[in-house]
Amino acid sequence: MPTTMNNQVEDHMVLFSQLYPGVYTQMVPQQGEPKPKRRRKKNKSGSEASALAKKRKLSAEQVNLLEINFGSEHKLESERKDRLASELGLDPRQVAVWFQNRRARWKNKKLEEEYSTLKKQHDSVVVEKCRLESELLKLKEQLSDAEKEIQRLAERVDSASSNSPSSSLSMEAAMDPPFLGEYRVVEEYDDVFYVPQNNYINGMEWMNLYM
Amino acid sequence: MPTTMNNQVEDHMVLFSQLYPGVYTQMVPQQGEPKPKRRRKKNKSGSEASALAKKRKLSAEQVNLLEINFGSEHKLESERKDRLASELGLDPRQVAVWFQNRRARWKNKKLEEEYSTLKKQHDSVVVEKCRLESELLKLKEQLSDAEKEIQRLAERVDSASSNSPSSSLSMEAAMDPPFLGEYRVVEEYDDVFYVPQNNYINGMEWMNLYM
DNA sequence: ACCCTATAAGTAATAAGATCA
DNA sequence: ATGATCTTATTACTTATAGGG
Repeated sequence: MPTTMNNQVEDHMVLFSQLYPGVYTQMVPQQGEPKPKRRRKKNKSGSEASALAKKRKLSAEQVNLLEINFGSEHKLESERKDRLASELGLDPRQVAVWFQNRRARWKNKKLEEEYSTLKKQHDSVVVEKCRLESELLKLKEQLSDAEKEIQRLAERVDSASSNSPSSSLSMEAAMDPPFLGEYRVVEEYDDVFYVPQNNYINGMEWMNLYM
Repeated sequence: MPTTMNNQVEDHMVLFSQLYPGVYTQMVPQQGEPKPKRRRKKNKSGSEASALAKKRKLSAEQVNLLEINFGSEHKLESERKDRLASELGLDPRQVAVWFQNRRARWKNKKLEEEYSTLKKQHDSVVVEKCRLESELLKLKEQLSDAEKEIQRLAERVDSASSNSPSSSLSMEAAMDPPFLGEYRVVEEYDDVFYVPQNNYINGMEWMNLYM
């Protein structure tokens, strides 16, 4: 037993533990990629790369078909799984794994979309809030003016006919402070830049992958 | 002292399993969860256990040390990497990969936190907006009352002092706020306030959008 | 050499249904 | 039937590889 064996060596063995007979999806032949500039790719792992197929990386066509199927239905009954597997030349297990991972990815993406949706809503609500705040300021000013006017008219009425205690109805409104010191309501929170265009992908983005 | 525990034996075993993962990848001892439940049906389709193997699954100790190191610094200089690797009996490459994956996970988690932070903020802003809306409504009512009052007083003044347009002057003052166009309170009445929350979604309805 | 993203695949825990004692 | 156990599939998390910068 090579008990002192260096870990470097163990690095890759085979990994073809999968017992799949005719599975070879390995080495995706990238179309139009004649530049193997990875020559510095040490032998450590490269040694076996030639020896046995590392599989990994489904071909573009395989992925396309899988995506289409995923698009029509995220779940995968074993019948469909087997059909797909034979169509693609993959092990049913691989198809199942692909779907699992795809679902996980989809979920993540959905979460991201929800985040950005929430963010947009948040921003728009913030804008709305600012608008309301300034509206409020405006109204307070108008109210203040109106109160002044009422005072003035009341004085006139009083001076004209010495008794008329009629107008004291909206007095409570006038006692609001004259809102002078505080403008900051409007000034900050203006960093919400309005980017109305949605730049993120929505839902069907996978379609573009094979279109 | 957390480090006084003797794990020599375990480490040894782990190392061994790294090289010969004979299935003994040491399941993490879940604290207080002794559920035997021998649901282990590995061998069935996984004849992989037969010949060669697949290491996988770091031991709890290894993960602990890695976590501690990650906690103090997310980046990994090669010196530290090598030290860690030999301490853990792992390949330096594995340590690097572990950090890589850990960073990715951390990033995801951070994003989630940001989401929930944003959500809280959003909710509070929504509440604030509602508050502003009702305040606005109140003010408009007051303003409307004030306006009526002005009308009433104006009539009084007019009737008291016959034809003299004395109060029209004061009207001018009220109608001419510095930066507001009009004094028309009553018109804006319905397009400004009271848009009950139907243009944004509050709560978590979007949760069940489901594609 | 290192980082990052995307992806493949292994592992564990769990849930729902089928089946057996 | 009832409950234990097997079956199968799904989710969540983990380890690892490929490839771009």
